[in-house]
Amino acid sequence: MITTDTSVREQIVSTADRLFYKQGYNLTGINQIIEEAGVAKASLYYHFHSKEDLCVAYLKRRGEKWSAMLAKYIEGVSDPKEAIIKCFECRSKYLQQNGFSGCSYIRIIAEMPQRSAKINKQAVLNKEKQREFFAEQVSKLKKVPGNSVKDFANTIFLLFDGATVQCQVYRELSPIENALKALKILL
Amino acid sequence: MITTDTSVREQIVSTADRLFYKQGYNLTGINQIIEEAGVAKASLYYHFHSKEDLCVAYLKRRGEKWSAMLAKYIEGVSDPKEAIIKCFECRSKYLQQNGFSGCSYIRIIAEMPQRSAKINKQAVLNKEKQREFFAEQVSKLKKVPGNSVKDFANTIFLLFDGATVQCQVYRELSPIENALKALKILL
DNA sequence: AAAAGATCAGACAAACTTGTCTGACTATTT
DNA sequence: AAATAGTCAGACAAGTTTGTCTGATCTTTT
Repeated sequence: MITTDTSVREQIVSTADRLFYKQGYNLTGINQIIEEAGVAKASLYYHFHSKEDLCVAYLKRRGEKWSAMLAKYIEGVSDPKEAIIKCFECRSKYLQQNGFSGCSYIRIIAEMPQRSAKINKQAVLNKEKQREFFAEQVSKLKKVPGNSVKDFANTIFLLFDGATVQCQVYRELSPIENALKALKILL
Repeated sequence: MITTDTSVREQIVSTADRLFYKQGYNLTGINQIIEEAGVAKASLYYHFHSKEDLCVAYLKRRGEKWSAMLAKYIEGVSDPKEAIIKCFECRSKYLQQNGFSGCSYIRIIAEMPQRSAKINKQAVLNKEKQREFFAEQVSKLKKVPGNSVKDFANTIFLLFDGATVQCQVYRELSPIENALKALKILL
């Protein structure tokens, strides 16, 4: 049995997630969220103290969505080289499915230069998780190009973010293809 | 003799440039711009039909600023390898001087998912100019790593954008350092 | 049955948004 | 001297924003 709490809260977060990501944080009003979520304004402010808090929940949700998608995509893959490539391919699918809206953490920071501590923390946390994924895979490689594991993981991370934002700007997947080409030469 | 036209218009654009880049486009109101520029509202709308048009002028201005800074930075450098590295070093300086506000073109696109044609055009134009810079330098290299000139220029471009957005997110210059490390291995 | 928790619709406040318009004034050009 | 172009301060319109509050209603727990 689903308690009403979870259902209403969930409805709010999933609607905010969709709208913030599609329209941007600043261009999405509370009123639109409650309308499309089909909940009362008082309910939203019962669950979230402010729009800012809802934003943190949104970022968390985005991180979980991406992690789940990636985990499923590399399920059973033991070769680190393949896992890294698959991660980029997964990103390609993700961007395509989400209308080339880029990285939600980067975007929220681009939208709010006067970053609130809460939002900044969540965004950086999510980004670090991705860096750690690459570091873990690179540490499993037999031969690491260049100097160190850390450096090579950072290089991949740069290609990953570069490709993500360029896909957003150009609204096409070619930057991911470019990153894959670079990766295949490096690996 | 400076005509009043240039002076007022210039005052508007330079103030908009400063505020849009620092605070973000959506969080900067017309009223703040005219107040800080010291001009009347009617003057702003005399020179620019809308905030959107002012935004295009802002992007143009940003592009010119960056180009001028880069040109000065690589003045007299004939070695393409050195020019590429210097471009990244210049970016480091640029970000430091501008409070780690990232790339204005990427940011404006992050802020306005419903991209107006005018703004999108200017942003992509500016981005393409940067890609061409790398392509030109790479074409001058004696030995190009990987397959083609175009591919290698794109790889550098990915590292460049990746480093720029990561510097913005983390508010530090280490991503540029990481990109330089990667470059020195690749070149 | 009573208390506590969750939800509803919507009014309201106070502030802000872009853009228009008025009417006067100054500077430049013809 | 007359016409044109540029600038001024500020009121105004019509709409938006986040967040609060009211008061009723429903659900769950004690």
